[in-house]
Amino acid sequence: MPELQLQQKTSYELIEEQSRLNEIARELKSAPVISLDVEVNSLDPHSAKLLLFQLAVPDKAYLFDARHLDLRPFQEVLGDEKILKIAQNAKFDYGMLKELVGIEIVNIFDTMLAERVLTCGLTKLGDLSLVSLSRKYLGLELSKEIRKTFENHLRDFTKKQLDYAATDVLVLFPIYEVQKARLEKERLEKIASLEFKLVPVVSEMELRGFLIDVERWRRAIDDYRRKAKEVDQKMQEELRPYSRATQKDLFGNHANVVNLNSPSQIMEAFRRVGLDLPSTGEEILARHDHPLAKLLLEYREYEKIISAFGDNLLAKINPKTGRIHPDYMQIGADTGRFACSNPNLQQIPTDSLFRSCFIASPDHKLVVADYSQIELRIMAELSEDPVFMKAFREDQDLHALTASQMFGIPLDQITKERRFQAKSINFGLMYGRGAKSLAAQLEVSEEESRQLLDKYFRQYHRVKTWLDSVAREAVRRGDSTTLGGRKRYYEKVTPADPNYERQASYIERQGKNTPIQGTSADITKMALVNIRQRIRKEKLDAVPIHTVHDEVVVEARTSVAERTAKIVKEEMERAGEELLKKVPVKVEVAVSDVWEH
DNA sequence: GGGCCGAGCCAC
DNA sequence: AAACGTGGCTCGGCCC
Repeated sequence: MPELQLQQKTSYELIEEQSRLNEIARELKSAPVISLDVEVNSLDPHSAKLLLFQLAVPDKAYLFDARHLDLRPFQEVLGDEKILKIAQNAKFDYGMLKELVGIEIVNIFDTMLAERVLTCGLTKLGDLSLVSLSRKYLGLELSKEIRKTFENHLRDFTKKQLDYAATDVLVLFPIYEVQKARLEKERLEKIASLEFKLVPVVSEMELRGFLIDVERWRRAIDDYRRKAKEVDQKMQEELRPYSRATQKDLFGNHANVVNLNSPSQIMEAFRRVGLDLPSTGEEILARHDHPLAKLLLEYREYEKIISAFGDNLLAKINPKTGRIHPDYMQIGADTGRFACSNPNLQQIPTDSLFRSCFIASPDHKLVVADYSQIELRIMAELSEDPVFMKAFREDQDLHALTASQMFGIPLDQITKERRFQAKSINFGLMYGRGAKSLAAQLEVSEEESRQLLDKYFRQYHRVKTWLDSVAREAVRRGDSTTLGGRKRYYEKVTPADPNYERQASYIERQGKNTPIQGTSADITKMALVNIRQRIRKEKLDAVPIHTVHDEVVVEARTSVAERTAKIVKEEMERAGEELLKKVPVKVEVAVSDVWEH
């Protein structure tokens, strides 16, 4: 079989004439399935040049010299809902074709996403490359060396380059065939289909990017820089008497005694002062009522923001667009959640000092919408706990209600502390949290913490049985499932394994959390797909530009912002109600000039 | 000078 | 330091 593929891969045609391109564009309209790929001289669609565009049917590849040809005739084929388009990491090709040609692909099968869906939890991201997939499914060793040579775009393409380009599209067919069968066998077609429909949303999210108020951001960071410096100097002075190092620099300034960013140096310096710590983590420092511990915590708070978000964020502004264009990894987490990087806009501090620096384009507004307590609602739905379900149906303050029922106190007499304890349990349970760790957070004894959990489970009996059941099943079956039909697989563990207890309890915690977190991801993804569809149907000037797990940010022209907000709310709730039948879904939406709720 | 890792910490 | 799920980023510190 691999030999046969090798034979087939060399069947290609290089097209340099527009008339021939037009002819093929007409012919391909009757093809049920095609594969596609692009070769470009840059990964940034805003500055890249399209060099080669590849299309294929199972036995032949067409290589179009994109430097000299008008690819727009392919709009009809690529935009045809009846023709399936196979691509590896389709987000990339979609973005390039949209930005550089103005073509939008519909009906996508992405071999990379398919593989991620099929092996979720078992594979590393590197295993998703076309090289890995070809090896796994075809026993074929691809070489990616040639790709780099596409940078020189003035010369004729070499035979090696053309072979490479043809192979890249031809291998997609046999890979697709096997993946398709496996998706059906594992009942993963539905979730894979959702992921495929999400590709254009994610690609457009990256293309559009987010506008930053640079001056405002600089002021916020400078403010933190000043504060950090003050604390740093204070600490150096406090620690200097205990240090042997007393050097001064050329200007007579004292050298720093300790690098506050180095945990090992901190540990050593603190020990000399008589502050002997097992670690310099936040928890430990907070527990010690020592002025130096307090100062260090303050320093870390400032330093973290400065280093992680300061100039580095501004450095990510694209010179061509003046905006931030992060990379969204569509199935970044094994639960199905997105991941975001370069920069990770999913970890911008919630403080409005920072979020308000993310702004709408001129003449635009931001529609910011998020689900209210979606994960707890999912836990209520999945566990079918009657008390939990009733609380959501009556739109009650769930944490206060939990406290009221646990402690037998009327709702209006719940103290902040009681509510906090109840809230900690509500959230903690979704992570598989135990009595010991709960005791640490609540600063009570392990025995008291155990009693709190007992009280909780007496009220929410079904929550306990559900959690125990999914935990057990995760270990026994080796997978977890979400309401959207997503699966997460776990490495097999056996009682014979010396680490069995530790591994099994880890899988148990993941088994409790994955159906909840994963279903939340399913819902947000369904919403994003439907929001885009509605926006296009009504021809609104609006586009999703960001998502943070249970939150969606859409940039809309001011004139249609209110209408967009209505659609976003409707579609998010509809997506939620598609999967949650026993519990209502609540979405809060705001229209604003900046990223805030 | 680059790659890797753990510590620490931001988000949900 | 470990304790409760999912990520990414920066740093120091180590390696080659």
